[in-house]
This record gives sequence, C-alpha cells and structure tokens, in this order.
Amino acid sequence: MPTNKPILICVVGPTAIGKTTLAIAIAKAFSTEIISADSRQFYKEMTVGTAVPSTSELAEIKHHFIQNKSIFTNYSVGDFEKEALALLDQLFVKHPIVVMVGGSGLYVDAVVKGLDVFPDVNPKIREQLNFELESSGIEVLQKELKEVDPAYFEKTDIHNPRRVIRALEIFRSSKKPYTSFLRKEENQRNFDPLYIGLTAEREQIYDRINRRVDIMIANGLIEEAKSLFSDKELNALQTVGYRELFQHFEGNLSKEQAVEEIKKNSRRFAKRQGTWFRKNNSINWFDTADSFSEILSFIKQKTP
RNA sequence: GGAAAUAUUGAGCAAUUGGUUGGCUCACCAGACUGUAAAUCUGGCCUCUUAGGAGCUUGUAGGUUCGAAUCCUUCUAUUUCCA
Repeated sequence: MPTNKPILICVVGPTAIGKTTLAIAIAKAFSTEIISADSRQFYKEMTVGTAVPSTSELAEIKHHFIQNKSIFTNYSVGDFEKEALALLDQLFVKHPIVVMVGGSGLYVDAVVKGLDVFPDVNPKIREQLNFELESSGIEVLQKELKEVDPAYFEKTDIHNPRRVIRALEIFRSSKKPYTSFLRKEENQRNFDPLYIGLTAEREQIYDRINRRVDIMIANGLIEEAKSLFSDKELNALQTVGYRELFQHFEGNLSKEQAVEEIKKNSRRFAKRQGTWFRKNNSINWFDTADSFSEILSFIKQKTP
C-alpha cells in the first residue's frame, strides 16, 4: 500500500534499550527532527530520573516534547495527541520523514492511531469519584457503571478503579455512556507510520536497566528527587525512580533498598512495555546489538 | 568427640499439636488497559493436560496408624551450645 504521504518513523521498545541514540542516528540520516512520545520526559523538573536526551544530544537534533511542561500542569494523552498532530503538520511541510521516539505505548498509539473524542471532564467530578471510591469502596462504583453503561461493564476490568472511574466521570459529565464515544472507524492520518522496535534478550534488558539506574544515582537522582519531595503527590511524580526515593526520605526504605526497588520496578515497567508493543504486529523488530547501518538500510528500503 | 534444635515449591513463613484435596507473602512469569499510562489492574506459579481433569508431594529410607507435614527409628544437611 504505497502512498505519497509523509512518513513517521516510530522508534519503540522497553526502557533503557537505546531508543534515544537510535532515534538520533535516524534523524541525522534523514536530516529531520524528533518528537518524543514519552509520558515523563515532558516535565522540565524531572531530568535525571527520566533519562531525557543529554544537552549534547539535544544540540545535535531538534527534539520536541522534551521538558516542555511543568509537573504542576495537568497534561493528558489527549492533550498530547492534539499538540503532536499540530506539530507534525508543520514538520511535514519541511520534512518528508519525521522521527517519533517513545516508550509510552498509549501515547504512541494516540499519535498514530488516534483517540476518540471524549467530552471534557471537570476535575471536581474525578475528585468526587475518588472520594467515593475511598469512602464507599469500588463495589458501589461498579454498580453504578453496570446501570449506566452495561456494555462497558462487561468489557472492562471492573476491578481496576482507574477504568471504572474514567467511564463514570465521562457519564456524569455528559450523561452519555462512555462506550457511546468509542470510535466506529479508524482515525485518518495524513502520514504513514513505520515502526522500528528495539529489543534484546530479557537478561540483557535487565542488565541495561540495572546499569542505568546506577548511573542515574551517580548523576544525582537522589538530589533531584529530594528537591521534588514536597510535591510528591503530583501525578507526574508517580514515577519509577522518584516514588521509591520518596519512600526512602520518609524513612521506609534504606538508600540501598530504594535503589533495588527502582531497579525492580523498572524491570516490571519494561515488561509491561513489552506486553503493550507485542500486540502491535506492524512493528519491525531489531536487536539493540544490531548496527545502525542495518536498521537505516531497512528504513531506506521502506521509504520512497 | 558429646548434646540440642531445625529441614515444607526460587526465598521467607503457615497448617486448630495425628483428621484427610498443602495455604500466605515476596520474587518471578503471563496478560489487560481510549485523557492518572513510568499510572492502574487481572491471572498463573510441584508436574502433565485434550483445560475436564490426571498424577506426585513436606530433606532421606523405613515404621506406627483407619488416617502422618505432624508420632517413632535410620541416614544426610544446616545451625547453636558443651568440650
């Protein structure tokens, strides 16, 4: 299905696999720019723990959506989708190919496949739902969902408060069931995606993670986390690498224990990333040991 | 050399002190997930399985008993104490 649309090269894969470096190599080869689809690298207050590209890397290639938000701003996938599409429209004027890198599967999908349009929800409604969850338990919310949107009740994981609350907040603010907003057809995009997946043997991924965490600690992750400790309740800070250190600051974990927990939770995160990307069979997988030239020639062969 | 204690799945612990089909936590594995997503949640975890079950099991080898993780003996291993 060759088209004359521009191409968005999507570099995906688990954390610490080497996506940043690969993306830069690709962007250089095609003299283009990079947009990030990483749900934590948006935040300018978080540098060490999110492994954003280094200043020299950022100087080499123009990156977008890196540290362009504050942790105090509420920012959602929906916002990201809109901003990313608007930016891509501009970038594709100058470049036939643009690179997107990201480990956040939902965010990548939002750009490439699109989200459905949901009504805006007053934050008070979610607060109220969270309050009801805590005071009455999830059963009450499940019951409401069953009455209000039986289709979604059947389909979703009703044990997952996030899913239940999202569906209910949509209903309460629009008086229409969540499922009534779900798409009937694929969103149209004015570009074609070309997925490049980067992976490795499980053991190697874990090894890379462990080493990266040690480097983060050496680079001052503890100090960074300490400076954010007073804002630890913010959503942006519900993040591997920070939460564990907050536990340490509160005296619940020793420094060594916190570091071990960071490694463990990073491994689990990588595992979940793998689960997400595995179901996307458009991804062309490469091993992180493969040479960039091999990957580049693959891309060239796939692009006009 | 002597005495005592202990031995349950990868790890750590349970199992009304003989009552039947071995449970929990952690780790690990697998999965779900359309605006909290580095979040949140679900399942599995002795073996085999046609997924309904089937078989094996509490260090080892025996014994007592209708019945043993539980009581007795052998051996092995570990720990502690005395020499």
